[in-house]
Amino acid sequence: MNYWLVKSEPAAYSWADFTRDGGTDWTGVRNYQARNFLRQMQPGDLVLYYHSVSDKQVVGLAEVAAPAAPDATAPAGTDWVAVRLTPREALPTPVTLARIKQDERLSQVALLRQSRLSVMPLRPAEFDVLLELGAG
DNA sequence: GCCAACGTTGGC
DNA sequence: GCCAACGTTGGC
Repeated sequence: MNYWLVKSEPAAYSWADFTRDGGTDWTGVRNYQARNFLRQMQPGDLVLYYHSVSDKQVVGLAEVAAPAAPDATAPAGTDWVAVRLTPREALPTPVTLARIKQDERLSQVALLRQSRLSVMPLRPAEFDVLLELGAG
């Protein structure tokens, strides 16, 4: 079991959109490092859902429902992938970026160290802390 | 609106 | 292969 965090601009595709759809293929990733993480995802892995830009907080918990497969939105001949994600639950208390920054236990998270990466792994301990903070 | 980070593109 | 220019992301 691995743990991940994905980012989305709420204006583009929000947690509300995601839950309304009952899940989605996580398409559109066009960064090699992020793609490599998508490829490592396994069904059942847990994924925190972060709203970037306008919201800047972790808002929900999702799960990998299907492993990496060719991204149908990518041009033919390219090798981008998408995974299927389904929602589990909204966090009772969204975890803000400010809160993350102030918690020593989260000082190494990729979200802080590599702000532009849109798909990233979380250490189990980091995932636990985020869920705990999100529980309120 | 600005700017830092950083990935990509293209000229050489 | 190097590197400057440029575009995008995302925090402030």
